[in-house]
Amino acid sequence: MAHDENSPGGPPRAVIAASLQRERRRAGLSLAEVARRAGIAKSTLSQLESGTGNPSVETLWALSVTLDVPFAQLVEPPRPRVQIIRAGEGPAFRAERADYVATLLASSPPHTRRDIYLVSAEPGTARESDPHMPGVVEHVVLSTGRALVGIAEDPVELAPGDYVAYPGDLAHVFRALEPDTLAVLVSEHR
Amino acid sequence: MAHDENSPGGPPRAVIAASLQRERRRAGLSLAEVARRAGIAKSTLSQLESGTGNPSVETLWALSVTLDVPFAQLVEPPRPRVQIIRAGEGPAFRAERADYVATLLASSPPHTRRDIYLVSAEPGTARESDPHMPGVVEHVVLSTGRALVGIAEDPVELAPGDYVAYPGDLAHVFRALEPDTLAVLVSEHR
DNA sequence: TCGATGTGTTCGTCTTGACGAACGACTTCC
DNA sequence: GGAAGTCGTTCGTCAAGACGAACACATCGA
Repeated sequence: MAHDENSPGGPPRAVIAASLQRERRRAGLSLAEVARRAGIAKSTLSQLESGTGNPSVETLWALSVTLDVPFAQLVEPPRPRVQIIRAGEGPAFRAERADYVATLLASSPPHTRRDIYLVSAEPGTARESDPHMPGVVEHVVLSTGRALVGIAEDPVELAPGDYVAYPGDLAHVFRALEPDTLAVLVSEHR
Repeated sequence: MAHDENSPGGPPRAVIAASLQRERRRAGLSLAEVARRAGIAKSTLSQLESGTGNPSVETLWALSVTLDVPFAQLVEPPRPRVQIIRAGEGPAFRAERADYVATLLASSPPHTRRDIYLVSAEPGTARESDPHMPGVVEHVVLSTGRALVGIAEDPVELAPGDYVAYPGDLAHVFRALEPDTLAVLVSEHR
C-alpha cells in the first residue's frame, strides 16, 4: 500500500478502528458477540474500535478470521470520473500481430497499487458498494454476460470486452443482467 | 483468503519470522541496521525472527515500511512464481454477497506500475514474447474462448475466468485455441 | 414500575511485548 | 596475539496490551 506515504507515526490506528467497526456492523454482530467468537475480551475490542491501543498481530488476526475479512484490509484498507472503452474501439496504444491485438486500457499512475479481482455475478438485486476511501479508482473489463457497472446514480451497461473506470469513493454498483456474468476488476489506490 | 484454513492457534508466527528474515537478507541488511531504521530494538527483531513473540501492529508496520514489503506479505506466505487460480475456486481474498463474488487474484507490491491491456486473439501461430525486463510480472484473466498462456516451456491452458500470473522476464506465450478469444492482461513492473 | 436482557463503556489487575545493556561468537587489521 | 569492529542472542526492567468485572445506558415485557 500505502507505504509510500508513510504516516511516520506508524500504522493507521484510525483505519483499523474504522475497519473493525465497519466490518462488524456489516456482519450485523454486537461487539460482545464478535469478541466472544474471536476469543478476546470485549473491552479490548471496544478500545480498538475507539482507536485506542495498538493491537498485537494475534489479536487482529483473530478478528480478521472472525469477521472474515482479509488481514491486510484491516490495516491498509481500500482507499476508495467515469471512462468507457467499448470492445474493439480501443484508442490507445496497440500492439498488433497477425492473430493478436493488445489494447492498452489504462496506464498506471505513479505511486499507485492495483489489486486484481475476478468478479462473478448472477442476475438479481443490485450490488451496491459502500464508498471506499478517496482516491480509489476501479477498472472493470467485462468478460462474459452483461452488466450494469459504475456510479450508482448513473451506471453503464457493459458487453463482453467493454471497459469502464470510475471513482470508488462514491457509491457504485455491479448488477449482472445475464447469468454467468464474469468480469475482471482492478482496484487502484494510492 | 488465507483465513480459510484457520490455524486455530492464531497468526502464523513462523510465517512472520520467515518473512522478516527473508526480506531483511534480500535487502542485505543486518539485524541491527533494520532495527535501527525501523526504530525498534534489535532484541525485539531478533525475537520476531526466531518466531518468539507476538508483535504489535505498530512494530510490524514499522518493519514493513523499512523493508519496503507490503504489510500483508509479512503475514501471509509467499506466492509461487507461477500462480494459477481456476475460475470459481479462488482461494485468496473473497468478498461474497448473495449474487456477487469478488476474488482477489493479486495484490499490488509497493513501487510497482500496473498497466491494463485488453488482449484479443485468434487461433493460429503461437505468439511468443521476448523476455521483458527483470521484475516484470504479467497477470492474465481469460474472458472468452480458450488459450495457452504462461511460460513458453510450460504454458497453462486457461478457460474463461481462469487466472494465471507468471514472470515476464522469461519467454512466454499467448496462443488462442478458439476463435474470439479475449483476455485481460495486467503488466506489472517496478 | 420494575426487573431482565441487550448494548458499549470504563477501571483495576495481570500478563506480555518492547526496550537497552550486556553477552558470546565471529571477523578484520595493526 | 589482541584490540576493535561486526554479528545475533539473552536477560532484567518497564511500559502497554489484554483481560474480566463493574458500570451507565437503552430497549422490552410483565
